[in-house]
Amino acid sequence: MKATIEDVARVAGVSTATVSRALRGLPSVTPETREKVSQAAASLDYVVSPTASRLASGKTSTIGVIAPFIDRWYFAKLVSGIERVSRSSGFDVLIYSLERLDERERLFQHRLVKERVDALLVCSLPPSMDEVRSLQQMNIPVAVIGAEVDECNSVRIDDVQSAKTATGHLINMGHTRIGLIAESPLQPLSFTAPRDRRDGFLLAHQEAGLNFDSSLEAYGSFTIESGERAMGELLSKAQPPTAVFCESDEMAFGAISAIHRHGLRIPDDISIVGFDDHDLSKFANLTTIAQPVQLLGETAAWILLEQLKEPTKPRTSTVMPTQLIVRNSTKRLGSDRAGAVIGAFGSI
Amino acid sequence: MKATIEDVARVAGVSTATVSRALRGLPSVTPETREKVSQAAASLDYVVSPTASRLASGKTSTIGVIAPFIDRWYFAKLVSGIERVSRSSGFDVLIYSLERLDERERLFQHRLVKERVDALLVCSLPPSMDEVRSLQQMNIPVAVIGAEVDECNSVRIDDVQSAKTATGHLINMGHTRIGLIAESPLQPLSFTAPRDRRDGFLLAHQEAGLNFDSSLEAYGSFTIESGERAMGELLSKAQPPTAVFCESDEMAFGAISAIHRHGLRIPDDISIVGFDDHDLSKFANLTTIAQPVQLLGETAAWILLEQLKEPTKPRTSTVMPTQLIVRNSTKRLGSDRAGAVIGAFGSI
DNA sequence: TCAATTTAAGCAAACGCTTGCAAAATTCAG
DNA sequence: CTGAATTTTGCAAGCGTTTGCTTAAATTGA
Repeated sequence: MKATIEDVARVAGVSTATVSRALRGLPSVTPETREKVSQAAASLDYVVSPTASRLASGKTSTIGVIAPFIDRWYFAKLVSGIERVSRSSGFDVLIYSLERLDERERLFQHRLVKERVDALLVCSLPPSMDEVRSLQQMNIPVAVIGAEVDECNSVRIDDVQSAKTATGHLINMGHTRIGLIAESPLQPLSFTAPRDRRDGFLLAHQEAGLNFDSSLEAYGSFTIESGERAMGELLSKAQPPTAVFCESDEMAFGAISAIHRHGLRIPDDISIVGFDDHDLSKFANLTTIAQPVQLLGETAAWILLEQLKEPTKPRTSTVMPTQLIVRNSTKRLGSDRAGAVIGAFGSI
Repeated sequence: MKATIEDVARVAGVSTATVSRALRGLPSVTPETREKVSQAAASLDYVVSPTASRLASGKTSTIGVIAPFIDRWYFAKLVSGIERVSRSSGFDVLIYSLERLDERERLFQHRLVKERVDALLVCSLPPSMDEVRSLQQMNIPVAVIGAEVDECNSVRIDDVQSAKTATGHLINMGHTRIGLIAESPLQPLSFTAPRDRRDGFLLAHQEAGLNFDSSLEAYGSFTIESGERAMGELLSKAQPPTAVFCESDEMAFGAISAIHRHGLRIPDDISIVGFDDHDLSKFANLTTIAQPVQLLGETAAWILLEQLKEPTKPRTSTVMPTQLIVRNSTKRLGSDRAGAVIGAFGSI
């Protein structure tokens, strides 16, 4: 029923070795032979068995993606970018949505992974040094997205600088009591981006000679709900902030919701700046830091593919630019706002 | 360096056949032997090579997911559900994000797919009869999510009924000029859900003895932007609708934005109902139809896994329940609204 | 024209597992 | 106890490629 390489060889009148080489475009094949083989393959509707090919060659033509929450905006975008460039290079992409680190460790160490993928893309949660070593031993290239890791390729943004810019924007607008909605330090997963963003936030204060009142820090977990809760806490303070920097747009959405629930208005009573430039942020009129998420994924995949083609390629560390997008969720402290906001998402 | 089944066999003092059977928990192995083998395997840090196993057995332990836009909320949630249950059964999941149908057809027909996956999950875009046949011939089970397809498993919601309920809600509130933001009939991909939702919308009118003014229909493409554009058109009519049903929450978000941009208020001037119950809808205070997206994915994966275990299992067609969630984006026509809306997302 | 190179093609041994069938060991019935 | 039935194990033939090595053919240089 299904044609094998032997069938092709027979029809083309050559050996299977030649078929294999011809079909893969290897150099040592005459144009005529190659043509003959192609014809034979086409006539038999032949397609190589990736499985057999994998066993024989040890290459899987697959790249693995490890990401914590693939249903979240950020990770979904990332995966989408990765998938696009991988597939266009003929690579399959295998998704590992691992929330628990022990699962990941198991995956890495038992070289389970070596049998399945040629290269690995790790999103946001940087691998430990042990894990990196383990991967190196198996000789599988790794790229980390959203974090910098020794001896790994990395593709990321400058979270410190970006957060500093965002906070600076608030400071420039005259705000001095600025709240921070950050990732909870209690949560078990050790993302580095939130930490960096917090650092940037503090740095902006420092450089402006401002003192950060640490009671103005509240914690969330990068979800809308948690952002709402955190903002609730901030609003219940004796002296609430006049502006808030949220480490993600989704938390910002929650914060906005809480603010309205408290009968306050944005940006009249409180300014908000987020981080990510979520698809909805434009419509929510949220001032934010835009990061090219899909592009991060595409770039990381591309780097890995290059490295597979040419194993001697040196590791790279790419930092992509971000951009402060000023919309209508922030205003100069004390200034009157000129009329009603046009183009706002909300106010249902 | 890495242990093979032969190493285990040697250490355990049995044949490779026995190791294979023991490790896979097949019945014809004594408990003692099994134990011996397990010990040996553990001591060698052995793990089977999926590749070799695939070649020998013809099973890939992988399920493929074909989805058009994996970075969209709906599909990301779906994939997340699929991934969870697949992985917990030891199956890998391979993502095919195919926007173009010809790519998909190629994938199906050249039995490329047979070599890669044991079963296939097709999201939203129902396969053609040719494609189904092709898959059947290769003997690979298929489940379709979000559409009903002959001779395939399907997991979906009742789009007609749900849309009818949503529209009915508007009608019950006294609205008679109801707009529809539907998927453009021009776009090349033939989703069935939008069509069904439109049917439900019309049906509700019909059953209420209402006439639908077809000039109140505008088109989008399930994105926020397109929803905004569509709503813009509706608002520019001489006599705009007093309520609008959007075929997705994301288009509803766009519509909301457009309405505010026009200086109108929701629900005072216009009522909006969406479809999906997007993560943000609760915060946007959007009345909508909730569908259990992640559960759809989980169920579909589960069905497929069952069918792989027991190939004689009959095909199933599952319809999951949806629910109208009334929030603050709809109100009775002509009634005064009691005070300001609490908990709204927007009004930045 | 002929040896020396270079290039193209073929041989056959992996790759690491699964599985049908046969053999051995065990259990059972009488 | 013994032969039959049953259970457990082993043998070895695949599964469909790739690739190192060898051989044959073509090209080159003198």
